[in-house]
Amino acid sequence: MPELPEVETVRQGLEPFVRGAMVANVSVFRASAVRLLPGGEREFESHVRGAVLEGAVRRGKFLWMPLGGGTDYALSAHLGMSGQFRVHQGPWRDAPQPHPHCRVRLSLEREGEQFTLDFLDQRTFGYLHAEKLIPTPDGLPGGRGSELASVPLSVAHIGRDALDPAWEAGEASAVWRKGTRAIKQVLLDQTKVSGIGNIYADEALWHARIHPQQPAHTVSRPAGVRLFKAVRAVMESALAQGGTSFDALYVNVNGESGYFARDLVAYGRAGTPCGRCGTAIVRQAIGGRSTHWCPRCQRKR
DNA sequence: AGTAGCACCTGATTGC
DNA sequence: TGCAATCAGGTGCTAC
Repeated sequence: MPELPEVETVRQGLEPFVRGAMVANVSVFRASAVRLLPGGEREFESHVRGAVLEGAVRRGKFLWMPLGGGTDYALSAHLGMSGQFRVHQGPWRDAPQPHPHCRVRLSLEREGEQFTLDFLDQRTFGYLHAEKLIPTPDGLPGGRGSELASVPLSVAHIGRDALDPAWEAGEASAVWRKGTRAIKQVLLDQTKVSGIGNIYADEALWHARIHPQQPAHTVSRPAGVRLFKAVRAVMESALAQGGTSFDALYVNVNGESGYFARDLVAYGRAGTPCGRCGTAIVRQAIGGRSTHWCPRCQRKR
């Protein structure tokens, strides 16, 4: 469930804790949490132990913390479906017993002050990674939270962030209005635009009054611009409320839920009246993902 | 090149 | 009551 607003909430929560903090110890409780590294947990630990975290950066749903000390590496993370970072302040010896879903625990230290950062992930689609930072091809900053024009290797193919302030509506929507796929599938394609997941795709399409199944290349230019603006508005509003929480699977670094679920108008509302016209919201799989829309307000052209 | 489909994994929910 | 099947989520890989 973590999409852009949730991941950004986590990034903002992480930032003040990790900036300038040294990783004194690393415990990997589940090796597959670092599965993208050929050297496994040993490789992960060798890069991360002793390193100083320089901040928290995000592009789309990808997070990373550049490692200081003249290296060009970062501790990168993807929350997958259920990943969480949780901070415990205070001496390491007072940290709670790791939760059963805790995959990795980092013991951090800054100016003599100790705290603990846990990576939890019930469904294990998420991961932590230690990887090289490479220059962005366009020379623009790699993500929110840093002016550095670099991204981790695994983020190199990821498209621009949906809330990238330097991305204009015409330019973005031109990228989306291509191909034969349903427009919803394009919104979910992280190489075309990053940060949109199943929830906010449905919400944005409802606000823009576009049928999720409409082939991308048939979306008009004004509709494309409308969609871009809807994506921004929905995500900014969700971010302001700390994201969307249905259950305990998404919480911030302090374990608190977000409040945007009560503002959802399409996602998860099958059978309930559309907030604009009263017609029942329908639900059907598109590209294998459950999709919700108003059959009256959102017509295929 | 662009698109489609499946594997990855766990826990909650539904169906028999 | 118990067990099995289904579903949900995002991404990366393979195959067309």
